[in-house]
Amino acid sequence: MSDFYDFEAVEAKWRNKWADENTHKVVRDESRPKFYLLEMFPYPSGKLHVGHLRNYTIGDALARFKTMNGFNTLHPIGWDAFGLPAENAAINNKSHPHKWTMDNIAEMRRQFKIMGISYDWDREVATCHPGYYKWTQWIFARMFDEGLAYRKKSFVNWCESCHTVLANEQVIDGACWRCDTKVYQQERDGWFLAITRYAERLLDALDELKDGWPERVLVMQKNWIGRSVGAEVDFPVEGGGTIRVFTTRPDTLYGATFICLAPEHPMSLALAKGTELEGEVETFVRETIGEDRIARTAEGAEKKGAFTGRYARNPMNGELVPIWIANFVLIEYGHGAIMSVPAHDQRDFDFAIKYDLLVRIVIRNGDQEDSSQIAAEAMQSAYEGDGAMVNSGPFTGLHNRNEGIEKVIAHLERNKIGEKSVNYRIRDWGISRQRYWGAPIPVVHCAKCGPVRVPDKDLPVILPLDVEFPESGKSPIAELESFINAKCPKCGGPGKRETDTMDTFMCSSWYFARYASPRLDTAMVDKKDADYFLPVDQYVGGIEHAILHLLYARFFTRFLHDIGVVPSPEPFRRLLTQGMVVKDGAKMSKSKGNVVPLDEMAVKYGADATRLFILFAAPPERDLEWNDAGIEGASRFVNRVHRMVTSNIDYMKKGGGAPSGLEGLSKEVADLRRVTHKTIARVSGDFARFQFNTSIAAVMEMVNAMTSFEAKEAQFAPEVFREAVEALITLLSPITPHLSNELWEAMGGKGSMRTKAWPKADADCMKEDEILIIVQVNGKLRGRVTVSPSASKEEIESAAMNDEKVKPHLEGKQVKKVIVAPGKLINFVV
RNA sequence: GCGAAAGUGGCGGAACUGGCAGACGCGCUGGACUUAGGAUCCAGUGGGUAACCGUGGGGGUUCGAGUCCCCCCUUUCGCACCA
Repeated sequence: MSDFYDFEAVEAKWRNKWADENTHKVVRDESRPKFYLLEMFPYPSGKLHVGHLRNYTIGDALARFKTMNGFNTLHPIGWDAFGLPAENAAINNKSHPHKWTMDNIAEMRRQFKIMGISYDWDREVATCHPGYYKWTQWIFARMFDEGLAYRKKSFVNWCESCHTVLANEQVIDGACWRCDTKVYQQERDGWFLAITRYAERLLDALDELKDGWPERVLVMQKNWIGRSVGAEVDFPVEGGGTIRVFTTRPDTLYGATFICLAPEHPMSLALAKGTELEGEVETFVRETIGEDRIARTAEGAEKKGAFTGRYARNPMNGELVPIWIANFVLIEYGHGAIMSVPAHDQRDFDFAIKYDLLVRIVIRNGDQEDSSQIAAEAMQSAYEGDGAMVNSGPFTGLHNRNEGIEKVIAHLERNKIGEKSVNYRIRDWGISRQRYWGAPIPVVHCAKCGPVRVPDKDLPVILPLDVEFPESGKSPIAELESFINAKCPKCGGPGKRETDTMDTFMCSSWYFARYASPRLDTAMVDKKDADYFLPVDQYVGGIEHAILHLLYARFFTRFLHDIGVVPSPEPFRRLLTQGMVVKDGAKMSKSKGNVVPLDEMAVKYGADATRLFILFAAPPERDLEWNDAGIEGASRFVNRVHRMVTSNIDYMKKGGGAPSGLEGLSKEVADLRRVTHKTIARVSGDFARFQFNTSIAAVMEMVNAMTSFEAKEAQFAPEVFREAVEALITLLSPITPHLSNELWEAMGGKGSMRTKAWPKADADCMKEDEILIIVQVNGKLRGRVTVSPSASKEEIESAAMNDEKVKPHLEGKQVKKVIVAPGKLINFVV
């Protein structure tokens, strides 16, 4: 067939043209408003499949839409190019991570171009490039100077399979986020970033993101940061020393009948030393620390403890309370020690029952009658609710929540036995990775000066590429003399370079800022570029980064804002989290073996049809079920549009300019014009709300209307038909850019679709000369009548009553009430 | 256990502030054009012979409920001894 749409040739033509003319290049232009649209950059793992593509298709449609609406749209792409898969793949294939990564980037870049994504390729960055990681190191150096980057020995999460340490955020259900191997605890030296110092601000600022971020991401971050308000209290130990605890319930202090230490607590062993319990305690501590800590501290795990034989004094009532060691107490939260209030905390209650410890009620349970009389022995479970304080010395009688907490804290502070305090669940971010393919941590260890950071002028510390992978599985640079040996930057003496590399999440915590000045060698980002382009106006990515990447990026941005590098304390004004692409009931992924390769789709149906289907099949936030038959429909639609437009090219040239309004048009022509402008209005609204699926449905309806018009009336109104065609391909162009540009050119249109103004709906062209009124009797649909838009209530009523379908339902009945929803509906109540 | 989101035809999904449930697409049925059709076009397509019944189930508010309120069920996701 001669009007067959040769998408292969057409898409190649435009792809080449855009590449040759560098069409999507963006430059700073203060005279125009900017819009920064960004999709989360990919890890270059090989080939793209349609599961990956969703993110970029959504982003591209939005970017093109914004550009057509007059914005100077920054839409860049780059590569999260450091990381373990490259290293593992390289080891398995006797290749090099650098080569593996670069090959993958080349392949994925080609695929992005095939799909017609409108990136400014001049701004491409790769985190493994020295010109990029120089600035990752530079940020580390700034944090080092501020004391935010520090070294400590601690228990860390170790993944045996990845052969490296993981941050808490990277441990999902006790397993490695990347390879799902069970993580265990190991004591190690490593570098940490003090994200906890930003905890409060990161938490508070979530409020400002309410309008632009999905609620659930905000909730997840809030829970992760985990702010608890309470008090620190000192319990003096009989025989010397004090134990400090954190509690959110200072109102229950009088009920604290024992104390529990984490096994790792420095006093755990010391307390029992020299007593007859020493052996027992030591065994318990050793065994507990040796257990899997994730399992041991999981809810539902059996509570176990050992008595130290020693006592502390409750600072409120002077009572002696036994000191225990308990397996469920976390060393890294608060002070690694808790005061136990069995009557009002279920965990403490369970523990007290098991070891027969004293339970004392200090909060009255208002739900129970006269609960002060209930003996503690009769309790079935702890009462964790609020109520009046009892058995609490001078505080007895106060309501715990309304007054008690505050007054007890005041008492603690007055007597210097404690103070108000806020604790966070979030821990400092461990960034040392014992692997090769990452940005070197720019530090030299000197015997005299300790760890010294590399001066800015010596950055970047280059990751050597000429390396061998040792059999041991260790990092090649861990034993590479030429890399390790370095002079101490401070004293000039012999030093050893840090051989751990940075967590790749550091590289991705600031890349969005680098796009503003991607090639600048004298600064992380140019001030003017940053002020103009930043922050990101719309970020698009997967929900799986709700905590990891999005929290780290917020932390980095806040820090960079503090030191005056970026203009905004928050990186992403608005966030769209797109759903997964699912096939055969599982997320599309290489490991599940259910991927639909992108190249296959591009060859069989073309980029436009693939893009169209991805956007049409589901709203962006929901999961998308891949369906091979569905893309056939998209392809059919693309062909249909092409055929309809190209077969009417000569005819459309006949008309003059479009008339104004609907005056003097035949009913059919006026109807077409109404459809055109209503569709413009619908699609504009839907795009603004990211409802691509319904915008496409609206456009399809318009095409249906145009097809029946074409069959009947087209001969008489070339200008109105042409207007419809122009609107059609313009509205479609963010979704099917190749097709739209091709048709625009074919019909003699001037300039590129990319910069063509988004059409405006004209109210004069949407005016109805009759409106449909739904007629109900007792709320049930009984008929439809059409009336003039100016019809009065009475006119509508009589038209409705006289409708043949309605009449039988009113016959012999008395109308009690008539409800009229203007322009829509009339309901008779009988 | 806590928190959030979601449950609508054979399927993906529409229905913005309560007002024609099922737009649009897929699939299916019939027809046209054809040597042929897995191309294209036309018609039909929630269930029921009908009155009617239908948005996970049960109550409620309302002239009117997929939409609002209460209770319950299912699924998905997140959190889960953080004192």
